[in-house]
Amino acid sequence: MSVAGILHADLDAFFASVAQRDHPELRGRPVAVGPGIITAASYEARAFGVRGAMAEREARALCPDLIVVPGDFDAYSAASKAVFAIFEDTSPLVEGISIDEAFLDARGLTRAVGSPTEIATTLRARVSDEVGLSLSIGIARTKFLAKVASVSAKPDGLKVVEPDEEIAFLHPLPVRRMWGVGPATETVLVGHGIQTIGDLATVGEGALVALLGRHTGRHLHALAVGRDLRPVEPRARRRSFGAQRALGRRQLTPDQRSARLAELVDGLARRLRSAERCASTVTLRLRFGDYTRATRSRTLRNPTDRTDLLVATARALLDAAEATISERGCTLIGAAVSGLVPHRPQQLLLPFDRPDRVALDDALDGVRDRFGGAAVGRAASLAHPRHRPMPVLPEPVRPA
DNA sequence: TCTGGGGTCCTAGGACCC
DNA sequence: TCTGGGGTCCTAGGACCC
Repeated sequence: MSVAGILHADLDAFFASVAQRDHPELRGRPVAVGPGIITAASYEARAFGVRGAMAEREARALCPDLIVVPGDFDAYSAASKAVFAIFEDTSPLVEGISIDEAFLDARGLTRAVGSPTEIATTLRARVSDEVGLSLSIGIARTKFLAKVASVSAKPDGLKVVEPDEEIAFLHPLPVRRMWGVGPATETVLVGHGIQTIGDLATVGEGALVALLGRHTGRHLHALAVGRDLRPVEPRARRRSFGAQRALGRRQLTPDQRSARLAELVDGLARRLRSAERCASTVTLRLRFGDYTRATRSRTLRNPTDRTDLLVATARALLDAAEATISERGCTLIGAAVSGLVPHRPQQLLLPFDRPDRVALDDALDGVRDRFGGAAVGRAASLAHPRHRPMPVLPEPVRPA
């Protein structure tokens, strides 16, 4: 049972590698994808200290010969699809994490296909031959250990952590290597003398819960002692769509902001329609001149994919925030739609015109099975005798 | 180092219902 | 009529990941 059979497969420097694959003159040279902010750096560029999320100017200061190329999302998307097709061809249990990484469960394939190490070796060769990209793989007993192992495997490598090596592998690592420990949590931990994953294990679950809250405390403690029961499973459907634009230094007028927001929300509405989903919640996202952030959200009575309703809701949220914006300035504007349900769930409510209690509960159970608990709340409120007809436009935003 | 864009998940308080 | 507990939803914010 407890064998090292979970693979974490991660393409190396994905965006930069695609650029080098498609443009041979870039091979062997320091390449970064930009412009403005570096989103990926080739290993040649990393040797100079160039990293993702770095300003291009800083990257050029570190590496004067750096070649900055624009992103090519069609190429990334095609490469990702080709690699995932190889993953799916290898194991029935594939869990995509992002465009360039996935977990695969290789347990139970030993007799038919080979050992996890053999499977990983074949996978790396196929991705190299068929897609022209280098893939690193970590293999371990759990997802977390496999993920940490793949970082050690990079670039273009394979790292197996056998069960009896786990503690020796894991405990010397700094807490920042934990999946789920970012800058804020690292500051808290290091401030209490907790430097390594081994320290996390020895300090105990109770102390971590007191420091970080119930969920995070328990989670990090379990991972630090090698306990991670999460299975490899295909991803659930996406839960939101979002879009945002940084505005830079220039200050827009309220009308310009409103127009910019409408463009963003229009794009989200199009994406909703092409995905055949409706959204019930609209969130306005703002960043102010002092880099503080705020969100404002509103939940509609009825999920929708209509541009006019979504835009009107977002605009109402923006209008209510104008006072704060005029005080502090606005450097980013964004919007997201969430509470996604399949296309036009309102049709489910047609039998509810005069619901008796039992029929209503049965119908709501059906809604719950198909769309989850959030949909039940909305269906119930719509089916309730006191439900008011859906307004043409959303209600005005309540004063803050 | 003056900070892009797309996501996920968790927490906590208040409202509301049973 | 008063009181309390439990559950769910909404909103806002925060942290994290790629």
